[in-house]
Amino acid sequence: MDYQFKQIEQKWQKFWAENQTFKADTNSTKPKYYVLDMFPYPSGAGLHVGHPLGYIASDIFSRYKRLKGFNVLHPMGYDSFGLPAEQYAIQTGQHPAITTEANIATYRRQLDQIGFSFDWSREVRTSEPGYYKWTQWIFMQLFNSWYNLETDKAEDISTLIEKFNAAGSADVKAVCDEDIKSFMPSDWAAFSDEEKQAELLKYRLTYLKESTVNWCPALGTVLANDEVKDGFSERGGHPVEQKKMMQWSMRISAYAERLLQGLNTIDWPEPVKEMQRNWIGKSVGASVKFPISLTPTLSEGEGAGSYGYETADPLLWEVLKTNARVNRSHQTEGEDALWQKLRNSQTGHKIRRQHPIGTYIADFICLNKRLIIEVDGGYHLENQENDKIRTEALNQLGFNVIRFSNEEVLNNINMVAEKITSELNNRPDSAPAKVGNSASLSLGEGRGEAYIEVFTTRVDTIFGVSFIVLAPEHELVQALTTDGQKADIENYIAQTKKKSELDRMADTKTVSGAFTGSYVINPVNDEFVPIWIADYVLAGYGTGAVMGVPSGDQRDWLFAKHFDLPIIQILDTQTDLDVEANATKEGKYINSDFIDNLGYKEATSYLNHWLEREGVGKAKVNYRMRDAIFGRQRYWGEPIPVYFKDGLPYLIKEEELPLLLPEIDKYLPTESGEPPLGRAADWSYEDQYEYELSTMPGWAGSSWYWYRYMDAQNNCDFASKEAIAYWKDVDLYIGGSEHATGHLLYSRFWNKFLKDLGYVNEEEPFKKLINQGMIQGISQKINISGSQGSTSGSNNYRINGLQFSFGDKTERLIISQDVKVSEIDKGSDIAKEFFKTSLHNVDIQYTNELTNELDIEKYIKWRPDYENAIFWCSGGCWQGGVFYPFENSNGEKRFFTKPEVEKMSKSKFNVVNPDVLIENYGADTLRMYEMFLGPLEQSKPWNTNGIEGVFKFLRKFWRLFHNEEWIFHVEDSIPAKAELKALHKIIKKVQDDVERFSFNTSVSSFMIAVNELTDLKCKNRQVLEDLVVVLSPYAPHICEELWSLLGNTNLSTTPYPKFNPAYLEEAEFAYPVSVNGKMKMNLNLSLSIEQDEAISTVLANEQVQGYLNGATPKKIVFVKGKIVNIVI
RNA sequence: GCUCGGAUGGUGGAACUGGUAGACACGCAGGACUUAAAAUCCUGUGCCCUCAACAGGCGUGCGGGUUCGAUUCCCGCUCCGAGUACCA
Repeated sequence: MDYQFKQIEQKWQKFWAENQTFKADTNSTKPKYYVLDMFPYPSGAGLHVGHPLGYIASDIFSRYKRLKGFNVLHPMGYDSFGLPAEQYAIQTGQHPAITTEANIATYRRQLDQIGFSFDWSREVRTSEPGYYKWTQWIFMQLFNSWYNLETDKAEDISTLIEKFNAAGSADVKAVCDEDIKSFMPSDWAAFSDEEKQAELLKYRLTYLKESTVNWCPALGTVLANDEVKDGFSERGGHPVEQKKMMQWSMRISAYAERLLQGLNTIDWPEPVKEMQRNWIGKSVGASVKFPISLTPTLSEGEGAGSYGYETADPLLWEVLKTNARVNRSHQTEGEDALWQKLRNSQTGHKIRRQHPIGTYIADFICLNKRLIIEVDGGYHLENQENDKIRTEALNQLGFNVIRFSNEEVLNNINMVAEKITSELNNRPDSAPAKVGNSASLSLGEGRGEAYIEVFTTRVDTIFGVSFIVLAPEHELVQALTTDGQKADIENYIAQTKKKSELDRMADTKTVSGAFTGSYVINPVNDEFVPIWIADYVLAGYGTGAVMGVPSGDQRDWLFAKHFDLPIIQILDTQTDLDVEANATKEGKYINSDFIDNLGYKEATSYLNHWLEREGVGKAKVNYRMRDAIFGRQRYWGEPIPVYFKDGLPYLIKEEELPLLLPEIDKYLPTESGEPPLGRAADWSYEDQYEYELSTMPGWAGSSWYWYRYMDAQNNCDFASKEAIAYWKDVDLYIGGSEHATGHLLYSRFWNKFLKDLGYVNEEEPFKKLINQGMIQGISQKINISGSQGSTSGSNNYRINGLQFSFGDKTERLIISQDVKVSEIDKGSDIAKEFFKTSLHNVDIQYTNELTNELDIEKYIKWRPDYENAIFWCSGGCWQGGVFYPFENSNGEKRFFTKPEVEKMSKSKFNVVNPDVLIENYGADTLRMYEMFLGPLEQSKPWNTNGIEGVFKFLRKFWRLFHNEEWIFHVEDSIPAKAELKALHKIIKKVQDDVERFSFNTSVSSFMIAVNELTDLKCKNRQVLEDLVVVLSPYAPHICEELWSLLGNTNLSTTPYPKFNPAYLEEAEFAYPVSVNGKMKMNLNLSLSIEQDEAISTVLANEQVQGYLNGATPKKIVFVKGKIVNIVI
């Protein structure tokens, strides 16, 4: 019989199902191997040819491993909670469970007909109560845990309570909220239960927090960062806005470092690891506190005539600052000498030098004591007069002035210092409490001063700071804004808000910002630094404030240039600072006071210590990764097992799990805007407490599912201890790279957490990961523009002399690719509008794959709303069945689309369904063809060009076992040497290829082997039997059939044939002989001969002599078994 | 901008640690079988020169380098794809 794939495939699929051939042993002495596919979301569209690519690869690998003697776990299931089913429910009223069930049936049918060796007894569905019971259970464990930084792992909340009981909050080192309370054990004991719960919530690994979220009004839900693309929802493309909401969050940030370090221990594709590293975003630097130096909110009255705390006149700031800088670098000898006595609080008081006060610059000042110390040159009478005026002015500002002459200082420095010290000691503290409305400012510990904390990775550049920038949303902005700057700031904030609403992608090059009117003091040199706001600083990262160092950072440089702020060179290697910033770490520091002449490393470490000693900063590691929001205002997800009592969340009891998803009448938010669960009737805990109304996000169920497969039917645990101990982790995980920062990161997080609590044993869940490439589709595109009814009145315009008139009836215009703007009458606004539009896809079923011609009549039948539309393509326009060719076209009256390769997706109307191919060629052909397309990891557009070749190969293979009349026929002869050689070549090739996941190359090799054996007219049973085993992972159905025709059983666990290198050994080798590296000829030589003999044989050869043409070779290279190269 | 991939015939791709570039397949051309077509089989097929053969020249995105020898290693660029985006 000819190769009857349909019968064969049905027969064996039925056999496998009935015999549970691929059920993994729970009790096995064999080594385990766990092969996992990323389980699919069962969408209504069913599988397309892209989906099975990874499944086929993993199936080949699983079948291969079984032949190699492993106990293989290869399961499949469904990530069956999700948005599409819910959207469908909203539209049709059909319960998502019903839709999901139907979709799963389709998936199962499609998966079955490809012949996968899944152990279906372990199937999981995340939307089944038996499964999500355990998702909820894990949530409860997270709620009941906190992250102890001392042990560097998650612990039960009870250990935290013990610490509170024993020593209060003092020696707790935890990952927690920022607003935790400081308390003594006695305080803790005195707390009410509510207070305790409220405090504990700040430590729990899953917690409630008011956070700014990506709110999508159209979907009525919150989206994770990775679900938002360019301000629109990834699914559906609806606008997304920022909104503050009370949300459940997961403290994944506690695991940032472990998630980062773990990447070094796993065999994953570098790009995925890199993406996770970027996502975690570790930066090592320092946090620095810049004390705030102004009382901006001081009212007229309070501040009249004096600067309540300390400041320069803002208007004169720039002048003063420049002067101060100049003065400092041109200090008189006396000033310099005195500074050496006063600096670093040697007097017991903090003294600043060259400090702007009002409209003056004081030589030295102690702000606390309101004392100014001046050193006079004293040689001119005019100067003395000026000094007098100056003193009076400073007195008016509330400062006292003592003066010393240059001589006094130089001749008797100690006496001067003593005088100053005693003067300071005798003066009362002028309390910094005068910091006006400082209630809204957060107060620095112990110093009584407000400060702005910044994070920097270049603390070494701190002497180059010439401004501080806050995010416009920074909590201190209001308080810091002076009356004079209020309009500017408010204006700017309004502008920023508008900008984020519009297009955040927009220009990153335009410099913008506004000055608050306030200053901070740079702690390393006591200089005044103006505080600005700008939207390039993000509220969510670090402290929402940065120090601007224009000489070292291009963004800061642009900002400084734009607003005319100083650019201070800080390294001697920095050049061209008037052209651009120079971020070098080379060279020695200059203009940097106590780190002058140091190099980068020493300076950084010195500064870190200095800052810490001074109490104004310290070395710090910062992570970009934020805690993950864990809640959706949606119906079709896991209910969160929490109820509220007096506004505080409490877990339901463990034995009450699962908390079932209640029935509701409509899948929409309630009238009052609450999530759909708010509609559920009588849904409350113990009939009195409100349940949490949001459900878990899509990634909840997929963050631990690989453990459920280990023991899918277990009712007492998410998986038994024994199963977890045996299967440990996933040895091979195959899936798309689109999950790099979502699923793969969250899964690692939950895995580490479960390990901390002792439920699982491995630190990392997926040892080896492979990303299959995307199979792309070929879309057919046209341009669509003008929305329904958007054109009004009568418009006339021409296209290459063709006159068109559109009245009110014109609803839509469709323009194909390739029409140039110049071909349209430019006067028309409509024309301009058309070309603004984006490409739209037409369903590929209406186009001809080869010619790209669109069957426009059929297309319009499918989209009747386009009935009155005008279609344009490169050759002309089409409307109402008439084609108007352009004047300069070749007059061909056909409508062409523009083909484009992109992601295969239902929304792009370019999907190719595998069912058709299986119908025509069978599953074995599909399996082999998908592998034959190219390397697994590579993305490639789908085409069926080569599928015939693969099908022909299988027929040829089938034929090896049959005679001319298609009757099964093999011979029990002794295999010929050539036959064994062909066989062992493929035995080796396939095991090498499979181990390195190079499936495409082994398909080619199978073809070569079958071609060789066909040429040899091989009918040998022994050879063909082995060949069947080797091919069976790739084409299991045909192999099972032949295996049984050969009289055998249990193909799937037959040992893989043993490779014998002896069969490949050759006595001779046709050495390629090249002259100067260019291959000229082949020469047969025995493989046993060595260099000398080989060279003389080669030189004796007539043909070689011909190439030499009488010349004497300079050198002859001989590599045994490889090559002969003659150098002339 | 940054990070990571990639670029080989008409097409998909092969060449694993530097050693015969283009395996295998598609497509195309010619032939056999057939009344004809499909299917099947055979032959050829990187480009250039040549009627053809022999022989030769050029060839792995571009320009250099290392080497007896480079698709492979190094330096510098171009283009394409993916991810990320003011991350301090």
